[in-house]
Amino acid sequence: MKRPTIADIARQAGVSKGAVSYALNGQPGVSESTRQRILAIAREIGFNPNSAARALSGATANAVGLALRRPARTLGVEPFFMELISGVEAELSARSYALTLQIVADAQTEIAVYRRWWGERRIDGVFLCDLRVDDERVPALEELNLPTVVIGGPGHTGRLASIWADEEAALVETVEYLVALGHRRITRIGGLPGLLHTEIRTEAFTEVCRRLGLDQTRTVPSDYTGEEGARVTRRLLSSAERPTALIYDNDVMAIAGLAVAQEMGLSVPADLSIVAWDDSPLCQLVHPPLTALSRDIPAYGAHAARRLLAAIAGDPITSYQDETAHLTPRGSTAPPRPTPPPTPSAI
Amino acid sequence: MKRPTIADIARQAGVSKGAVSYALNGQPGVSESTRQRILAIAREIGFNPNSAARALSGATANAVGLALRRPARTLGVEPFFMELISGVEAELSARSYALTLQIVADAQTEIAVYRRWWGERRIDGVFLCDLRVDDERVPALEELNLPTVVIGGPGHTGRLASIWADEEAALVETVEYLVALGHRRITRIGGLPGLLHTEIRTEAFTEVCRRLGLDQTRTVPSDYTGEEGARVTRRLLSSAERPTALIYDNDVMAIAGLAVAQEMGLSVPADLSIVAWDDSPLCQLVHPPLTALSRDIPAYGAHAARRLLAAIAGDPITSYQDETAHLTPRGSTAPPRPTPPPTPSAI
DNA sequence: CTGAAAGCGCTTACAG
DNA sequence: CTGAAAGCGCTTACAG
Repeated sequence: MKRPTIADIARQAGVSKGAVSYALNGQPGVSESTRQRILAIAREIGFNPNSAARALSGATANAVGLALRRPARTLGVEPFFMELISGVEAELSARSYALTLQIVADAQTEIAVYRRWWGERRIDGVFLCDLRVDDERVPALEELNLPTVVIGGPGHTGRLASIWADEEAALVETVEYLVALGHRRITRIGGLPGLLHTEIRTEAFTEVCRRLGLDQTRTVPSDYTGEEGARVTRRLLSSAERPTALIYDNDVMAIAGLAVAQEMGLSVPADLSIVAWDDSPLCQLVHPPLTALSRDIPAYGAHAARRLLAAIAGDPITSYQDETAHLTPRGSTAPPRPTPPPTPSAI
Repeated sequence: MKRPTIADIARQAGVSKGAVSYALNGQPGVSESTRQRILAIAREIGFNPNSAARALSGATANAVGLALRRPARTLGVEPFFMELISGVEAELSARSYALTLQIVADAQTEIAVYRRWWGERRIDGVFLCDLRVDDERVPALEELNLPTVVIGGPGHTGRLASIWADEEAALVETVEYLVALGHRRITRIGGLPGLLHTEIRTEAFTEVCRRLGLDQTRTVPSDYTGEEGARVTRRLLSSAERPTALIYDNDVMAIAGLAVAQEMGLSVPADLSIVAWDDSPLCQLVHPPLTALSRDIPAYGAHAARRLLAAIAGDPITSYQDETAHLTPRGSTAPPRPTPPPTPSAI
């Protein structure tokens, strides 16, 4: 049994295929009464427009692409992407757009995927994630003339549309809070170097520490994985002048850091305060619950999707600033234990 | 500048469009020398076949669909799906198949999505996740005649292909291990009731406990979320005869349970042993690291993808048993603390 | 407001 | 082994 086409509808309605097309797409060219008749028939016989035929006739593919360059195991534990994707999805499916997903190994493969998708007319636009400083994907996408929304910035996005958040403001709020609690020895465990938002945060951290006159602060690079977060934390907590507060660039590393503190017999928050960047439900599943920088990731994804659809529709390219993450204090931060007075033997 | 088509290649090569098509697709009908010439030209001018045109000519869509019915926040913290997807992806992209992803609210919407995708010829097949007992999606997909691989089973999959793992064997291994350690009061915190694998595990747990003569065991239903896992754990640990060992149906609940134990001043594993089902990297990021039921989820996804491609190719429908999860003992399990001898007043 | 027709870029019998 | 042609199911000017 063949699936119904507009020809079937046209035959049943006694009109031309063109009329059916106009009726189905809400175009002028048919009277309201025939439009209703046509729609009723379409519904009755379970008609779905063949997306290939539609795409071939110059219309859009009604799909957008998302290529992710992260190893499988990392992707799984990082709640960020699934939340982002679900926000993107909500917006896309409301407009009957499909999301095509691909996990890639490196930048060159990623660019090749974009080129192929676009060449095959499989998609109408793409999201660019994990923006890096001087990202080679940006000029490649510009050259392809492929509608794109960069999830990241500001800057380094060329002529592409972008959506970004103020990393600096969030970091300043966090550091000022820790300083207000009495912390001086604050270390930040940074995300993957080279990623734009990592670099922005690193610079902002250096800057705010200088402004506040803190001279025992620093950023230690890491890579967002729990394993590496644990390793770095173990090293930091083993040092002579160990920090009293740690800021982690994501929640997975923060959770790993908390476990290391427990493993080393340190009490959180009495001996060590911990702040997590990104506030997935994980932060509230550990004990003590983690103070975190929260923001609505699904909403971020939805905004990105809306801007990509606008870019596809030909709207002018813009850069959009999303909500700034705000500090949500929980049980992992407190004033540092007062330094014990020097023992006689130490004098 | 228009994107190149086979007509452009045909003109440059001085052959017909048909010849180009044969050459590109490795079909007989062109000599080896012209095939090479055509391929060289295609490469040179950066040709990509228009997937819409290809699909319209009766070929396949070269895409498969995956609809996920879980709330955004749950999806984000559950590492299982991202790992599954990355395994699926690896297999699909090796064969130039795209993955179309959609997050849906309920079963009816999900079925509607399948119907639309299939009607629009957007996909050649789908994965069915989170199989339930007497799942209404199964007959719907059978009726659509849409190539499907059910991720779950055995049973309840109708005439659809499926891939499943032996939940019972894994559960038996776990219970026997805990009993060998000396545990008698074992409680299992189950996943969402109604999901087939939840029900299979529940029945298997009852069965093995009966066989081993354990009469202080039970399953408490939950929903896979950390919040609910924490709530249930708090209640269990507050009861008079609290269990000495807990088996959680996923790792997120296990981690939440561990935090609750810590919050209530219980020592893991001395006062309480914990086993997590599914061994994502999260299990090793907490302290103590969790004993877990491990299996290779990306491999599971890859197998599922391979079977879906086979089903699309028209291979006979089969049910495939994947690797059984195996117990990976870590720091969260130990013999229970010996019960203190009854105090005189209790006699 | 409606109908007839061309065309999107492929694939695939069908002749030579 | 190769070429000319029909056809997939839509959309969209172009006539009436």
